[in-house]
Amino acid sequence: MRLAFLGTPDFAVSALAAIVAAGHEVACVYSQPPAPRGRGHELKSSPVHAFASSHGILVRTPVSMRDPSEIAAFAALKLDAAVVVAFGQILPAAILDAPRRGSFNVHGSLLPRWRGAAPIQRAIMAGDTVTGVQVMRMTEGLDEGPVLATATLRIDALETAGTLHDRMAAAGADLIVRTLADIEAGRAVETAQSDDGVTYAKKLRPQHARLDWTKPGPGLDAKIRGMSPAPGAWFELTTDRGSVRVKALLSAFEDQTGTPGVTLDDRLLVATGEGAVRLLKVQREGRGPQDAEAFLRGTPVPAGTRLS
RNA sequence: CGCGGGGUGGAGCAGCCCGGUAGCUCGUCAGGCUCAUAACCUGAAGGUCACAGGUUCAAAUCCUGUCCCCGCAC
Repeated sequence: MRLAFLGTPDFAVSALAAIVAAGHEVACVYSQPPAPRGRGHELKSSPVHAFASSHGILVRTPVSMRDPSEIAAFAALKLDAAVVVAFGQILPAAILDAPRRGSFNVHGSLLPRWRGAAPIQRAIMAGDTVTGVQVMRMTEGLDEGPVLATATLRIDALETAGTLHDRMAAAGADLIVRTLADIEAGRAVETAQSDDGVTYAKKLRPQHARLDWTKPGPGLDAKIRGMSPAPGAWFELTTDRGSVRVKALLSAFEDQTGTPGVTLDDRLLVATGEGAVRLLKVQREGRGPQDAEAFLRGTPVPAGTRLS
């Protein structure tokens, strides 16, 4: 089919790559415009932009898809369908309905649970044990369209947003290719979303990433894993050499009690408001991520240390 | 030119301010001890201290430039 692909981050690259590999004609890729980002404020193209460029695909980066001239240009592409994966802009009906067969989205949850921006992280943070990736037809509402295909994924006890993201990107890429084939063959079935069980996955705010050890352990464990590797739930550790900010990247709940925020052994078992959390992977500011074992070798944290 | 931290044997760190002997916790190898152990003891190998210049009798340490990694902010 003749397609347009709209996407921005890493997550979307897998889907684009799979679509290209499946032999579809990608007439144009849309992505968020390069902006001064990150350290040093260097101008960086989005991952999707970079991938498309390196594969010789036309890339457009309009500031707004609502611009009448963009809508006209989009319509002029004479598309069979559009695929949207984590694009980062709300699309008007004039865009969604322009392709002959409509526009389709790859979403990282079992809808209608976790509609919105951060479904992968929110599912883990909420302690969900099952999630999935779905392809839906896009409508004007936020992730409200009928679902065409589903792949379910288990969330295990040591899952992080990072590992789930990767598994989901792979599953989503596979799913969109199969669904496009179904659409092309006219055998795709659309099922309306349920009105029950609607939740919204609000974007993560870095200012909420600090750990509060007085909260219950299971929730802290889920928060640590749901925010790993980014933005990274963190706490402060005071050592002989001063105070450092430390991100917790992987953890496990343990049924032990003590004063919240105080370590129960010398291997980063931290007491919480309810139970305890063992930190398994950690990242000190200025350094890379490391296993607790490696971290402790250079920065010993004896039992009884108070974390904040 | 947004702010800041870091690059030291295989891993993780200290030493740098106040130049002059390569340190610590592990790992590896060899040997010992033990019924036994992520136990303990002894010994060994392994380093152009990111790179390039400069200052100096002498630079991991001071000065200048370059590359790479990371935290914050965005």
